[in-house]
Amino acid sequence: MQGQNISDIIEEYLKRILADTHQIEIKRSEIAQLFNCVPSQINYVINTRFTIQNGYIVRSKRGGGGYIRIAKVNLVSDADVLDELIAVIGDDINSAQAFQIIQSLFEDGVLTRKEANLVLAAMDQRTLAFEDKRIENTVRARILISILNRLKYDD
Amino acid sequence: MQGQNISDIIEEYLKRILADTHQIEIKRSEIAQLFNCVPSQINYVINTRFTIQNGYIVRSKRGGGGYIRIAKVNLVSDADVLDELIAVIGDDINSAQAFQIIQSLFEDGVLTRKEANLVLAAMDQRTLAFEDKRIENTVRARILISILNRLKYDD
DNA sequence: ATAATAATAGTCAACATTAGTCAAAAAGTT
DNA sequence: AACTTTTTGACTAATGTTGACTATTATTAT
Repeated sequence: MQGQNISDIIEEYLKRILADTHQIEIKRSEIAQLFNCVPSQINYVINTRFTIQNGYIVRSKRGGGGYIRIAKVNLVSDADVLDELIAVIGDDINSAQAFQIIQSLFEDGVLTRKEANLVLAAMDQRTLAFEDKRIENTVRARILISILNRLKYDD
Repeated sequence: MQGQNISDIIEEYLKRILADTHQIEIKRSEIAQLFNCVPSQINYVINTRFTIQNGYIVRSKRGGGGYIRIAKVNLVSDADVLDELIAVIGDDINSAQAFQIIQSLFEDGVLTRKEANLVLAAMDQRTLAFEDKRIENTVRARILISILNRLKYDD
């Protein structure tokens, strides 16, 4: 019952395919035409919904026969991906990005739903609301990295 | 029977729908138009009448296709106990006290071992690492309260 | 080989479309 | 009168859409 905008619809379309195949290769202009939007909207969808935080790796090629390839990756089982993720987090991370990472961990089965919800509660915007936004994002990054480390070494 | 002000009427309208469906998704401007009030009045109604204390959680999205989603949640049986804990915590709590609370919740079976460890990782001294101890304890209190609030309902 | 041309995808900023915040004004209560 | 709650609207923030311009790669012509 959600998703009245084109971006959500394109996202859903791509993820439905990815549920089966783990990887897809598209032509930007074809997808744009299919959904009756400008080609750059495909970039917007990819940049907001198919990031490494979401558990996706995207590669593309321009020129004749160009393509955009989207692959679903498993976050914690793949050490390289995890390192990349930690690098992306760096010293600060906002609420939306943290949410995406936790959701990815849930989808990969690393966290149960309840575990994910508790972690999200700890990092929520309202929870960490500081005078200074930068401090909020810094603390969130520290919490998230602490959680990821905890998950690495397991109980 | 409530008073006749607009806020009460909007509240009643939304809660009547929620009695059937468990969750609704509205467009702020549409509801405002329906009741002939300014959009921000919808925020007022939500903030005063659809809080977690009342058993509701609210999520929203801005931009094209934006929405406000209100869900009725089932409060768990020990929700009032959690409320008491929240009252005791107040504005700040140190690391040791927080540990004791989490341990109690583990012993009572409210949290699994893994859940408890994740929560502790989020609130750990090294994780929060503030220069000012008072600020650290304030942040820890906010995190712990947020988690306790989350524990008041399932999924 | 090299240069020109065609065929792709990427970037960025302006504009559009929502919801959120905050504080003053108005209305209601005690 | 003093205090609380509700109403209002100007301003802010977040998200989505569009198109002109740029960058890269492949193909074709010289």
